[in-house]
Amino acid sequence: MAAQRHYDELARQLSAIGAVKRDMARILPHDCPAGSAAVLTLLARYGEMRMSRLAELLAVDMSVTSRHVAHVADRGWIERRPDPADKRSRILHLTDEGHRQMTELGTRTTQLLADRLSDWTDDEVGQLIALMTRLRDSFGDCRTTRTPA
Amino acid sequence: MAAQRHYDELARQLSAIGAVKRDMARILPHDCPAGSAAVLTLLARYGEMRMSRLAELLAVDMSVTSRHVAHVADRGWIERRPDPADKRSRILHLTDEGHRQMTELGTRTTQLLADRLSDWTDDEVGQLIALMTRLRDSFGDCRTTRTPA
DNA sequence: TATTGTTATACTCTATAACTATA
DNA sequence: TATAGTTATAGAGTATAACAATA
Repeated sequence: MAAQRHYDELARQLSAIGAVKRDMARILPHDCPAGSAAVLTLLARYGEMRMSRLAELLAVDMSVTSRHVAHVADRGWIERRPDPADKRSRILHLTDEGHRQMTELGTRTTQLLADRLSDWTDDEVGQLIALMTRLRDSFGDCRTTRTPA
Repeated sequence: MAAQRHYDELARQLSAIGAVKRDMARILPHDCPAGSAAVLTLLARYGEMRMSRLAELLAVDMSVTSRHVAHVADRGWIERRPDPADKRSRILHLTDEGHRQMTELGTRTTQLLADRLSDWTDDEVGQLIALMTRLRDSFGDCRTTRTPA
């Protein structure tokens, strides 16, 4: 249990971290906004999956997922195959074009972070990742409203 | 210098942290969106300041700052006084109503974080804050475009 | 009836550019 | 000329609700 002062400061850091995200978004190709890049990244890492699983990993509503997926499908980076086990569902997987796009995205991201985090050790980056991961876990599945305003 | 695998993972965590921010935004009063809350929080912590300084702390463009400030000023939470030293500038400061609103925001934020982070120690929260602060420092002032897409 | 996914709509946040006023 | 701040506009991201198809 932490002090209120720490809570306020954490809230502020969360608010300000958006600037970092926007800086990273600037290096993306013009036809591949952050939402599309996130879809490609998750499919590349975890392999084919259905919409609902992707929405869970993206931590957004499935309606939002549907829009992002439509965008990357329109560009030929993924395919939506019918799920033989459930005709309501669709199985998403990267195309060859999608893999090429991922390679491009990975190169750009690595270049940017290597520049910005040049004085960070591997261990320090790992600590930050671990704490951010735990933070997300502590908040659970935030897509479902819990405390209406 | 960290490995590419860590870079990819950090990029992913930054992308997913938005769910935490949205969860926190849900507890705000209906007429006080996240942008307004950020303005009030910074003025409460650092005291009166001009627009340009606030934009720097918010880590957004001054045009965005201007909009947020207009919103909170319309509700009587802050006042914009002329700067005697520079007639182009305006000095922002919280009103009594603004202080009351801040108390309300602080209460809600603390309640939410005390619930979500009940199993975090004070030191752990401090570590996360320190690493996020350093991350922002490493990215510098991201409001100015550096690498056009 | 419940679930998977899509679409329409509305709202928040953001940056760019054009503009006014002052330094 | 340069800077502080405002406003208009456009774009990305998100959630809610209504809907269609299937379980």
